[in-house]
Formats: sequence, structure tokens, C-alpha cells
Amino acid sequence: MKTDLRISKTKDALRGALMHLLKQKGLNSISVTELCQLAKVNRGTFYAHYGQVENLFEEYFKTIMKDLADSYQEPYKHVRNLLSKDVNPATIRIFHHIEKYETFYRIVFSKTVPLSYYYLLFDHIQTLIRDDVSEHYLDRLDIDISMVSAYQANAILGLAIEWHRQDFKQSAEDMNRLLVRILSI
Amino acid sequence: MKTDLRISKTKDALRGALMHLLKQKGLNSISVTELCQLAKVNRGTFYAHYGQVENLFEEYFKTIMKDLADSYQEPYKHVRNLLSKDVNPATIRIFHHIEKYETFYRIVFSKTVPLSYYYLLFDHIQTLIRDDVSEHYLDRLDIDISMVSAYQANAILGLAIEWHRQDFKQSAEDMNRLLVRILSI
DNA sequence: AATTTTATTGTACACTTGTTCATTAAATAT
DNA sequence: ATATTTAATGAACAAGTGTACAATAAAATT
Repeated sequence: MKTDLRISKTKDALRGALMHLLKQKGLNSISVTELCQLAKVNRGTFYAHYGQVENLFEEYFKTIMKDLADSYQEPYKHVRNLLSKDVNPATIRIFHHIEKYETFYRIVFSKTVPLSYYYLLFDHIQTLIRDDVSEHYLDRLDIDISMVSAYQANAILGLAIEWHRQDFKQSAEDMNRLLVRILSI
Repeated sequence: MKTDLRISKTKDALRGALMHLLKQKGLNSISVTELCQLAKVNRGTFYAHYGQVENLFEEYFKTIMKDLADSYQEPYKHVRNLLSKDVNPATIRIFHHIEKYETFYRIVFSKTVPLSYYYLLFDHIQTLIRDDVSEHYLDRLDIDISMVSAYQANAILGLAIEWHRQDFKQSAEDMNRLLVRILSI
């Protein structure tokens, strides 16, 4: 059973309007009313699908996260030679992913956005890292794998935050090199 | 010139009401109206001091950050013996600080809160670490100190996030030991 | 092509928000 | 103690929020 044409039409219009407005103002200052006016969708229809503007954004977020997961599957080319044995390829993929969706991540890392978006990203990276970590620490049953992966995942995100602060002036390639250097110290 | 008694009276009432409501619901679902009703303060008065509920919370936040800065100055007793040469005492202080203000940090780490609070905490820890890092990397002028400190600061916060997720079941002491173990691997 | 199902619309409602301003009351200064 | 300054109040405003429901229109099904 495929989704009703009217529904996807409405959702496309709302997503388009949101993307348009996000280039002008922050997520929290976009009202349901103006969003619906721009999308030419009835306000009641919006509430039938989403409870608040954030929910609409989150739906978009999931498609981006999907891409991150997919990019993890992709074969590695240009960075493999950089990698030391301590670097998880998954972690190093993140910077290219952020670069690709820069406009989007400018929102995700903006101050006014709820912490939940950061957590969604964190979760994703933590999961990617966890598999690698649990292999590496197979012999040490005494240490909490969740803690180790949380530590490593968030360290990477620390670099991403600083990258955002410096207005993404470095290239993703630069960030990869930086990460390798930090890990090798 | 000291602050007007009426102002501090109003602010105390508002802060008290906020703390009371935060035990029941999330920050974002507290309306200005209900806050003022509980505090017995006119809604117009609220807006004279704060633009939104978040601003009131941020005022409280700053007093907590002050405590974190102060605790950094305190002489070290019970953890010094644990420290390897690679561990910055500042970083290891953070877990005791979070434990002390657990109620508060349950809010700071909750999903619905704006990312700006996380950044305030991040900034603070990054600054504390930066001094230590710049000493350590004095010879390596090619590496961005902000990046290294962002990496390390956020790694610690990753542990704090995971700690929060596990409902703070470990003691601050446990977290310190864990950090030392991770760093020594 | 006709029928059934279901999404969208328009309208209405009570409520919250953010702002303004004259009035009142409380604190500070004389 | 009185005068002056300044904060708090109450009322009113336009606009947004969230919800409900009957009427309509557009899909899906037969």
C-alpha cells in the first residue's frame, strides 16, 4: 500500500516551505501559520501530520541520517591511505557527510535548536563506532563499551562543533587529517 | 549601587516557580503565563526582565557555571593519586560537579532543551582544557589548539551524556576511574 | 465510470504570546 | 517624614497556537 498522493503532495509543499524559510530565519522563529501560508496548505492539515514545526524538520533529519548510514557502506577510496590502525573509517566519513549537507548542519549546530537533534546525530555515530570498539576491546570485559563509544563519538562531534564555529573554513579533507594527527599523538 | 529590592524579590519568585515547575515538566512546555501565576508576578513584569522562559533559566545556569569555575580552583585531594600524567585535573573535576547539581544537569542534558545550554557547558570545559593543552603542545605550532581542546572537552561530555543516559547510576568517582582507564589505553 | 474512502479545507473556539501604557505601589534618596 | 524615582500592576491589543468538526474535494477501489 503506497501513501496517498495528497499526503506526499502536502508534505513536499511543507518541506519546501520550511527549507525556504530556514535560509532566512531560525527554526524556532518559524510559525506554523507562515509556514502554511507559504506552502499553501491549510493550518489544520499541518496539525494532522505534525504537531509542531520541529517534527517536520525531524522528518527531514531522518533522510539525512539515512544518507550517513549509507555513506558508511560505500567503499573507501581517498582516505584509506591516511588511516592509522586506530582510526575507525566510519568516524572519518562524518566530515565529508557534514560538508555535503553543510546548509543542513548549520541548522543542526545552531544554538536555538533543541538538543534532541544533536542526540540523533550522536546516537548514529556512537552506533557506528560501537561495533568497531567492541571488537577492539573484546578482551576487556570490565570496561563499559557504551562509555568508550560515547567518549569517542562525542570527541569527533567536538571537532565538528569547532569546525562549525570556525564557519567550516577547513575542508573535510583537512578535518580528516587533523583527526588522524590528534589520534596519533 | 545595589539592586532594587523589588527586582530581587520578583526574580526570586520567578526562579522558585521555575524550579518547582521543572520538576514536573520540560522547560519548553512551561508557559510564561503559568510561571507568572505560580510566582504571583504580573506577566508584564516577567517580560520586563526576561524575554522568554529560557532567559530565566540561563540566569540560573550562570550561577552553576560559576561554581564549576570555582571548583577548578579548589585544591585537589581525593583524586590526585588516580591521575596519570595525561589527565588534566580540570576535566576530572567535572563529574563531581555534575553529581553535585544532578537535578540541574538532568535538565541540561534533556532532549527538549536548546543546544545553547550544551554549548555554554562545552565552552567552559574547553577553556579549562585549552590552557593545559597549549602547554602540552607548545612545540607543535602547526596544530589548531582550539580543535584539540574541542576534541578533548567534548569527549568528556560524551561520557557525561552516557552517564545521564544510564540515569547517573555510577558515582562521580566511578566516572573518574573510567576516564583514567580510557585515557590510559 | 461510479462508488467508497480519506485527506484537505474553512470556520470557529478558547487560550497563550509579546507588547504597550496609564495607574498604582514600593523602594530609594533628600 | 517627605519627595522622588522606579518597579509592578492591570487592562487591552493583535497575532499565533492547538483543537474540533462539518463540508468539500481528491484519491483509491470496485
